[in-house]
Amino acid sequence: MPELPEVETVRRTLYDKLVGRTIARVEIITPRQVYHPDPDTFRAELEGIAFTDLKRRGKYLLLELGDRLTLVCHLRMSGHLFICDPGRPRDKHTHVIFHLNDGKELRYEDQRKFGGFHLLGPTGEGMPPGLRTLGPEPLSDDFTPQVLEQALAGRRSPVKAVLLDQSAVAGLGNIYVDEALFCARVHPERPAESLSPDETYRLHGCIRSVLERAVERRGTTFSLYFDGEGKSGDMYDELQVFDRTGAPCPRCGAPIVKLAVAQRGTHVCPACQPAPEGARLQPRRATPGRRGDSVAVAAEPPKPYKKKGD
DNA sequence: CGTATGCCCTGCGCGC
DNA sequence: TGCGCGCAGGGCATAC
Repeated sequence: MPELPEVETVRRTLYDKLVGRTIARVEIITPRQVYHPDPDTFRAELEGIAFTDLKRRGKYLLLELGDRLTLVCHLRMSGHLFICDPGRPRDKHTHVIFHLNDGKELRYEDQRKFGGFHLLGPTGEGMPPGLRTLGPEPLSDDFTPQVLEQALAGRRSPVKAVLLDQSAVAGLGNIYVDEALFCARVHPERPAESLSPDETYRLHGCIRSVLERAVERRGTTFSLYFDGEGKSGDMYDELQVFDRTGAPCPRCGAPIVKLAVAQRGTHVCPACQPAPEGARLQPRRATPGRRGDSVAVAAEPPKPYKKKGD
């Protein structure tokens, strides 16, 4: 599940391989992964245009072309955008192929077909609504403790739900929200507005440090993620709570517990992150089937599941 | 406006 | 061994 650090890693690994290259031909295998405009216009606009820059906002990858086009790509749960040779066998989930003038291909694969493309002109028409309402970049100078305080103010929802809201803060997903809240010693079910100034300050610093470290480690390969060169990220083995149900808390040794908060699997240290008054304290019913949810033996650290064959 | 719910889609672990 | 069920999740539309 690509969040900010993974999308940033994809951006960095694609940059040198894309900027300056021209799209010779666009092959749309699954039309529904092109959300805007219609496939024929999409192809016609892009063919013959060169990549000029690669940017990122939150979890959106912004591929700039010529001097007036922006190709917006969102990977959602299982999207992959990567460079490869034309000879590479096509995966059954290959949906769009951009044939480049240097002989390489930029491919979009997506098992769950949740992600895809929006092509924007100078007016920004067709922009995904979430990009329009996106909150501050957590790693930018604009993101101050005051900005976080404002985002949490007046919101009675669990703080985890607010942090997952991309209009509050851009780029956080399930993994790094759990990690940031653990780092700040704040329970995810705490009403967002109930955080003290000190807790808000801590949470702000933790959001930044967790994301910075994850970018340094080139993201987390938990299930399906790999970067623009097909490589896995290294952050998994530094995760403190996410996917560590039953394993000892790195800070106090208490077993990590899995709960459901805002309909999301949520990992907490019950000792380090005190539950709010009146919170449902019983652990989330262990859902069968999710890889990694099995209670880990303390002596044995969880093993990352890495996609094979890249 | 803030909050809650269901949908999209598919691979996978589990129960039988 | 094989089959079917139901869960997982980010963003968005829709409803309150």
